Amino acid sequence: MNILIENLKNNNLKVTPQRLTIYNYLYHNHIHPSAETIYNNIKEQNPTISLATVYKTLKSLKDSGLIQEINVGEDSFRYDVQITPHSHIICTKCNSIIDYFPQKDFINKIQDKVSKETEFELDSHQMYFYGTCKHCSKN
Amino acid sequence: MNILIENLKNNNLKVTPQRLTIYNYLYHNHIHPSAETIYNNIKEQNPTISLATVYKTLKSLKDSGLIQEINVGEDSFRYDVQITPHSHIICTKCNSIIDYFPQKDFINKIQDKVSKETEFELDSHQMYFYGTCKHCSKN
DNA sequence: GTATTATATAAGAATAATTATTATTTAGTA
DNA sequence: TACTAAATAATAATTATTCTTATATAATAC
Repeated sequence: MNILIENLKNNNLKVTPQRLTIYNYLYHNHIHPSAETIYNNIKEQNPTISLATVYKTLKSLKDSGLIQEINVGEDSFRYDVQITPHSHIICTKCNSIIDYFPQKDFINKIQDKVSKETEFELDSHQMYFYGTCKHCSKN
Repeated sequence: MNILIENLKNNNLKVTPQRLTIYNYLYHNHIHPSAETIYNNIKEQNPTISLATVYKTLKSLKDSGLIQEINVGEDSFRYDVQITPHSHIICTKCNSIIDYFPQKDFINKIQDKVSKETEFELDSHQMYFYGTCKHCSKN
């Protein structure tokens, strides 16, 4: 069975065309789109969809842990189908966002250290790096 | 001279009562408040101030580098008078945010590594850790 | 100390992102 | 195939933030 359908079912989410379209879009476009961007890109193939449905669907997917919401400092959220722990590198020129997967033990070491020093029970983190991507550096 | 006034003057910001009130509030309350929180806490001593002025003042202070805007994943920004590079630890129970200052060479090492592997010219980063604070763990 | 000028403020309107409401439709199950 | 709970569409409402404009004020020159 399609992995997307399987994931939805495993999380007790009904498999609707809208949901599948949005999830599928995220699955194949790792550009960390905003709700607006997703809406603009899927409405051609799904002309009756509303932006509210996009938001609602993203919330469902997020609550089930199938996607994550990230917040790089813009005025809107971005969405990422990638849910294994990783960092985001943001180009402040073209606003593109790429994934970066640090070594696991590297992250654990940091988290343990912070946890010990702050007496927090830590369970997740977000790491954002800001700069200029290779392409923008050239121009 | 008062360090706050000095800082404003050094950045060509006129020293107005409203500005001083907001900057002073941040200077003495390291709770990483939102614009709304700041507004609510200063309007007693400054009853004619408007929320728009708070936003505008925060923008001026931020643009001058006197404060930083942080983004922990909520729907609004938080503000921090602390401008030396540091991380934020967020309690997901009580939403409190504390500062954490990692060792400088530690951060540099990460940033260099990421920069090399992603071919980005990096110039800043934000690191957020999420978990439960000591106080909330007890309850 | 006072006038000048550029900048800041106050008030409220405007905008943009997101959420809520409600009637209708539909997916999953019996 | 019918039933039921959940999802969708349309739109209204809400919230965070920015814009507009008239007025007020801080910094500077006189």
